[in-house]
Amino acid sequence: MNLFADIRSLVTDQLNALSVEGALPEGLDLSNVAVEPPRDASHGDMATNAAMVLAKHARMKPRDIATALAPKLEADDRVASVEVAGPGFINLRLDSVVWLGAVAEALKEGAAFGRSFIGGGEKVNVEFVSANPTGPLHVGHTRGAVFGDALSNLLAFAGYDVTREYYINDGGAQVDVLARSAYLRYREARGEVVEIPEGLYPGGYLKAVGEALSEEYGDGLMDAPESSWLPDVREFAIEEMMKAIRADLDALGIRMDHFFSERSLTDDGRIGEALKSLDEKGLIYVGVLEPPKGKTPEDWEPRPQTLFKSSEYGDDVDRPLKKSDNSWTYFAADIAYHHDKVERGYDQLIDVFGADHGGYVKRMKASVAALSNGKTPLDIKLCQLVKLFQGGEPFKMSKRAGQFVTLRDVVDEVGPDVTRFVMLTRKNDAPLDFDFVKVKEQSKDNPVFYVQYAHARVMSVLRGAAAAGVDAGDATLQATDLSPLTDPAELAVAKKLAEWPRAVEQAAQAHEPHRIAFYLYDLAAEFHGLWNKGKEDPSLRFLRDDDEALTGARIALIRAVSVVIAAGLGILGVTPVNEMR
RNA sequence: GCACCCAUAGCUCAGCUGGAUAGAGCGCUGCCCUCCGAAGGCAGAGGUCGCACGUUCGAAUCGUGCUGGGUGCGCCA
Repeated sequence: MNLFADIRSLVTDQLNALSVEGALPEGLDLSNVAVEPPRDASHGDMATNAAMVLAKHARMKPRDIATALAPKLEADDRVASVEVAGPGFINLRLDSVVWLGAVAEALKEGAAFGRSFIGGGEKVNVEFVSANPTGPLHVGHTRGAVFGDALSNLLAFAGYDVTREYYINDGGAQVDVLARSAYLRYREARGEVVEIPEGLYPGGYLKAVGEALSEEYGDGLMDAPESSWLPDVREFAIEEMMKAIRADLDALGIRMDHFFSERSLTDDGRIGEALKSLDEKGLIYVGVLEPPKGKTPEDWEPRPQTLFKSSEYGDDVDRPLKKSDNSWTYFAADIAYHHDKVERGYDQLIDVFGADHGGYVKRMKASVAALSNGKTPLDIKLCQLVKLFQGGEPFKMSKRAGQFVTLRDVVDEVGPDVTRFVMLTRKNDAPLDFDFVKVKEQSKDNPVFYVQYAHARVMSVLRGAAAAGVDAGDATLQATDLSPLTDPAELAVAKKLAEWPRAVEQAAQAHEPHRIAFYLYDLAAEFHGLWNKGKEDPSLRFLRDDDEALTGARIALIRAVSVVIAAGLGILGVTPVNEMR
């Protein structure tokens, strides 16, 4: 249960009661009424803006509304005190029993604490990674992969029915290039000395494909003309690449629910189907596009093309669906793909793109709006670049030589947990610096370490309790009387724990998993603060041989901290550690 | 030329969809600790939220126009 939502219900109920009594007009719009933790803790535990939001429509002064509402809120058991402040804020202080209730709930529900039903079982499709099957995943893909997976976890935790999907770009010229490159490696594997010409993929990862082809076909392809081997080699190479990509994702703990093949669209004529539905809406025509201003391609010539009227749905210009050779553009296939997603009955679509696809957002949204008659919302999350550093120095890589830092390089170097956490410590639309040295540092300025350390410390205390003969089993902790927890630092931790369900809901609604990482950092900070107090003042230590009741309550509190950290890390896809090494 | 993203402390970044005196870490200054409850603690200084108008009870947050940086701009995917 989200405590903030509960108190908001209290506020809106009492506002309605005031309407019934005639103290407020009827039919007020309460949708903007918010209950939030105030920025300044001296303003209390929660604050509501109700009086100010309603003042205009009610034709009353904010402070008058606030003064009328305050006593009604104060009458509630959960509310310890109420004050009207500033322009009309109502500041609430809650009884500590309420906060300790959150601790008890966390202990009782364990990993399920904070689970929400705001998703209402809505079907959401999250498409991410979708890298071309022409090579292994590199760093750039890693961020999108981690982001998409964490977002999926988050939405699932918030009550959505999530499908993780990967769109395989196995159509178009690039996969022919892949096939030719693999074929050369095949010849190499048969003993020929080959040189990879310009325009083909030079990457050494194709050697394994060449060898596999050699094993599969023997000499069988050596004298065959390209037209006869190309389809088979293409198929073979794509399959090998996808195996490698799946393994890369697996190294990060990512499992897709569905891989969707672009080629399945062309093969089944489904592009035509999708475009037909747009044509029926009068959104397809043949026309001539203006050349792009400023940077006109040298070989530009005006040409009539089949176009989609994306400008009717907010795009800047209409977009071509067919190339000059009359084959479909990538965009046409992408329309068909999104048509398919809409037809599959999702309530909501999310695409995770790299920043270099920013120019694609408007036309994609336009096409989904047109295909679904505006019924299926599409959110596109752009992940900005990852800049690599090594101890503060930019990490250079040579693209010409076909060498780039792969996802696997990163995971092998720092491990999947660190990779995932660090990638999520920045919001998706901000660039991210990733320093191979700093992310492994065991110090306070490394958030990965800081959060993990909090979890490990709790576990260490639990081990210490067990060694001292104190029963710290979950069943015991659930039954523990928490009322001995009275120190402000302890209550601060309890309040932070009570914010968890709200943090989940807000992060889910905003599609921003990084908020979970920042929440965990804050929670860890509260916990470390409490720990440090025990260092200076031994009476605040968790384990007290002179006070069994207090010890039990404190163990319960910090156990709840570890429960929430583990749950939060679970959303981020990071394994909580029990001890630091 | 146009579109999208970004701009917050010296540095790296949060800022909860419009709330109160804008926060954290690093760095800096000053104390304390160096006891494995180790991989530090407490306090302090530090801000024209890029600039200018506008919207309203109220703007870092919304709108418009600039400035500066990134990305992209038919027949690549």
